[in-house]
Amino acid sequence: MAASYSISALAQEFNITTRTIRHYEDEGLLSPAREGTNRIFSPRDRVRLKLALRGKRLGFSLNDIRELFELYDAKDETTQMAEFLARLDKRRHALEQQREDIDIMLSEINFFASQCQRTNDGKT
Amino acid sequence: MAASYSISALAQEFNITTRTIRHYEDEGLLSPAREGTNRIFSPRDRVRLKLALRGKRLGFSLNDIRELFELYDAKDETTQMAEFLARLDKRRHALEQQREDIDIMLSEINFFASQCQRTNDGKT
DNA sequence: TATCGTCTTTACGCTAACGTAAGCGACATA
DNA sequence: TATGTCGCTTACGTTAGCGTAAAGACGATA
Repeated sequence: MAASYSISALAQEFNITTRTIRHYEDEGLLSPAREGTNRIFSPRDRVRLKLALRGKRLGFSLNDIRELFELYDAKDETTQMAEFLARLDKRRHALEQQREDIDIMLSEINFFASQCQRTNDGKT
Repeated sequence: MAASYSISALAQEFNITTRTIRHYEDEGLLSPAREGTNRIFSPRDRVRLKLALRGKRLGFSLNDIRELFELYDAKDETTQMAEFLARLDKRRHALEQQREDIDIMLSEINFFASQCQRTNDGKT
């Protein structure tokens, strides 16, 4: 049978609080099964959480993330698919812009760092 | 003589509101000159704004950005320099993590997109 | 039986990053 | 002189993303 996870197990694994996980459920990002009142997370829930956290690191709002999940779930219905693809394309553009930003910042950082090192060497 | 910019000129150029620019001044990211009560922005201010917006796109807080500006301004004082370099290194790590996230998401997007295209082709 | 430890819900609190009036000054144009 | 455009300040409002009690249920252990 498939693995399952408690709320605290996931919290620990991803280094977040249980509050965060419950909040994500409230926002419709997760919908764990229940055993009585207790939440039981499936591997699928785990993947969703992972994706959500990745999205968050990239600056997406919980709303954005939820919408993408919903579209992905409904992507079989042809009507939705066009929109899904359009959204993906928007995301792609945003991500590529972000890559550019990162590359610029990284090269600036490297430039500053080497500049500082030199100054430092001069003084030692 | 060097160029100067009005608040609305910068707002228009970067597609933000004047409110945002004033807010950034309140937060210590910008310190434009004044002509009477009116703000006069120098090329240096413009660069700072650009950097700030880039930082924001990457998910840095205005506070983070201000601190980096301050450290950079004071980077000659040797004491500060070590800290500046340490911060740069932190940023670098964060940015590299972000790059990884982006690459993963981009490849996932590409996978989904091609998958959808195929399904779509099948139906047409 | 008392006390942990882990889970639950409800609900108010808080910060960041602006939005959005409200009310006023300065200047140009009709 | 009125109307419009651009700028200013002060200040309350708003949203997102949780933090943080508070109070209780349940199983395990001493």
